Amino acid sequence: MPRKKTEPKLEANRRAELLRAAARLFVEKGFAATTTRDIAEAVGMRSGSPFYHFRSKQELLKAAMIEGLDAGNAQLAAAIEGIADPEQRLRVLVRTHLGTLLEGDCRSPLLVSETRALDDKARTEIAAAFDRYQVPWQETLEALAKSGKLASAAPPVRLLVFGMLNWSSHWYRTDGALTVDALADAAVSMLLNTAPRGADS
Amino acid sequence: MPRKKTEPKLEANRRAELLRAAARLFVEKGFAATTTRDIAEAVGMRSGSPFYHFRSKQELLKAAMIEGLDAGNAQLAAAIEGIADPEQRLRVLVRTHLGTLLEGDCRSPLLVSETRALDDKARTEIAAAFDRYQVPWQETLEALAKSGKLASAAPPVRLLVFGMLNWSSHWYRTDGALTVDALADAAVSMLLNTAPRGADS
DNA sequence: CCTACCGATCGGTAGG
DNA sequence: CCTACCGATCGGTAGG
Repeated sequence: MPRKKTEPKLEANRRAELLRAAARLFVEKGFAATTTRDIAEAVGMRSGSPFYHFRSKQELLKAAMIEGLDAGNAQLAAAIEGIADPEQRLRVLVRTHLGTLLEGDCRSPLLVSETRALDDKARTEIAAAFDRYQVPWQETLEALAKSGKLASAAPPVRLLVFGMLNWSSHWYRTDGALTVDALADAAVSMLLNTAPRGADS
Repeated sequence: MPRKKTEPKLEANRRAELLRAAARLFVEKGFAATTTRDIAEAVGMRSGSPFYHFRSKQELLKAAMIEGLDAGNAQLAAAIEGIADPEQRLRVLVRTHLGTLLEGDCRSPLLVSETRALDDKARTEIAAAFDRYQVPWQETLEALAKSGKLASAAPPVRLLVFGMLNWSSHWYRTDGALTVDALADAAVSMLLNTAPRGADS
């Protein structure tokens, strides 16, 4: 019995390829400046073909964001698994998050600003994915506040922390002198207001 | 002697109006998603008329960014004039900057991400305007580090601070419970790792 | 600064 | 998933 012409597994792969290409291009050029033709070309398709997998360009953004955030969330969970000390947990969260932002190829958390192109329903679903992503952060910040290493873990603190980290995508250069490790260290030091680790070696 | 039909002063006003409208729309909808027709309509012009004042849409973004940043810079200078204590200076810088971002109608610092639509020459000029804007910040951070209130004033610290503040434009709601004053306070407290001011009243 | 317009591009679709 | 295509929109310009 010969193989069927279209294997279901391949179709799922094509979908995932489209999502990765879309996420990367949306981050690089922005949602509005990225054409569906750009995305098609990035995965070797013709201009109309992405619409076989996704109903619209918006749908592509929505799926890229939600699936990217949940994947990042799984990475966070795996990274802090078994780490009890809150300061160490924070270090790992920060380093993992910066890795996703600066070294990954999906970088979904950076697409928040592009959700303005979506309707309310999509934005609500994306907000829920963001909420899930923030859970381990809030827990860690509260533990640090309880142990006195952080002055406050009130709601704006978490958001300020994300800002501090996410904004680095606007200025960080992979080819510069500052490594991602050193940046993670600088961020944690700023938060806890302690000397950066490199300072005493 | 009757008035001339076109007064030179009015023409400069129209240019300024276009810049303000462009900056606001670019922040709200993004550069690519904002049409020159949107901008024209916002100031009561017809679709082709903005091109009487600016050569291209890119030119409009460039001018909005540079003039906006320099105006913001002048505001910062005026606000910290005569304040000697570095902690107080930081408080004023943060509050003034957040005012520009969240309460102003130009909000130019938020347009960094849109400069990807410009050519290298324009980006270089905008980078210079950003450098000017950052001078008072770096001086203040260094003074704080010298007095021991801040663990480090190394270059990434300033950038992390800007990230912390600028990112708030993605989540801050003018109609929420958190005032800009309280947000400024939370940010300064996080930086110095001291209890927020509201905590002891 | 307006009128009238152009060429190019874009998201999306029909039909296979 | 491709071919062929459409309607709409957009940045920009000529001429006044």
